[in-house]
Amino acid sequence: MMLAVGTEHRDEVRRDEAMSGLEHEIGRLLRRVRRGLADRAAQVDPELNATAYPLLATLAEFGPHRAADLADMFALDKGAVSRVVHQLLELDLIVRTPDPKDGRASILSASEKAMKRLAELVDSRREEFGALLSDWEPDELVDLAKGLARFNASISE
Amino acid sequence: MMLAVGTEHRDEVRRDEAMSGLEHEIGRLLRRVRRGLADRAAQVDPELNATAYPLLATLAEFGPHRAADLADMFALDKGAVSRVVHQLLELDLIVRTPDPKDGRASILSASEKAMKRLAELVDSRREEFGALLSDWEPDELVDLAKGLARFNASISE
DNA sequence: CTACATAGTTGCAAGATACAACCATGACTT
DNA sequence: AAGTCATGGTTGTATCTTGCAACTATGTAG
Repeated sequence: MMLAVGTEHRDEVRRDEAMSGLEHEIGRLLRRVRRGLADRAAQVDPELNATAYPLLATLAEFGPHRAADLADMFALDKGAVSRVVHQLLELDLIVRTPDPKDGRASILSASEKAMKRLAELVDSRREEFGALLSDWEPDELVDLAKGLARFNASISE
Repeated sequence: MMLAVGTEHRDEVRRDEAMSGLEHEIGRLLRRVRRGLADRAAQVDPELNATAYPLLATLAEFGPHRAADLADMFALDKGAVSRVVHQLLELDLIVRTPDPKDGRASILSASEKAMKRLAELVDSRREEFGALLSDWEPDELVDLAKGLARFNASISE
């Protein structure tokens, strides 16, 4: 019993340490990635900002969504999304069609142009990261992505 | 031989997919975390912004640095750092002493007050995340932190 | 001694976001 | 069917943060 309590306490401590470490690594990641994200956005189109890129990439990767969905996914204000959407429309990177099931909503999807641009980016991305991540096994990358996905899911309520 | 080539190609594809997935998760994380970061900054002091927190935390965790170092670490403009530093000085969260080796520079360190506040934050952090991450084993958290640490190391040159 | 680089500050402009007010549509109640 | 409330989306506004550039002061190299 004494031992059980001790074990639980150690677990608590380990949890705290792990969370603390996680926080630190996330902080580092955040800083590093911000610039890369902005660069990538600029590669799609020079006028695109760092926020617009993940948004567009989501549409390209997971198919059409409504603006409200995007706002929810990215924990972004409706207004902010609205403006980004207009920017993307202006650049012909997304297409907007009325939602047949809801007169208020529109369905947003990545345009052909966007798909092409994004596909081209895969190459530059591979080049960019390939070297840096050369000592990673694909499985290890997958595991990290999975871990992050689960983490994201956990902290999104 | 044919088989070997096929295997390699599959690996390449998996790498690309993994990197793409990783990128997406990182994007999500970025958006999600920013708010939490701002909250945490506010917990240290209501006037602090989301940028100031990681900066202060770095000083607390890794010891004194010069402003230019911080600008470099965070890929932030000199001016932006300068303003955050002044904000932190105003709030008595950091201490500035002249660099004995360079008359132009100052050494910044976290103040006692900051250390205390940050320590207190560990508790609120535990409360905040504890519930959300309750279904994570400590080991799993550790693994994710490790994975991120390795990833950060890889992409930091 | 002169030229050039670096640390840091500040003015300025641009960009992004949150908040709130607003309109149109839909859902639900009675 | 009318009325009420919720939801999708747009836009105006205020604020905040940042990058750029100019400037001062100090250090370094030829």
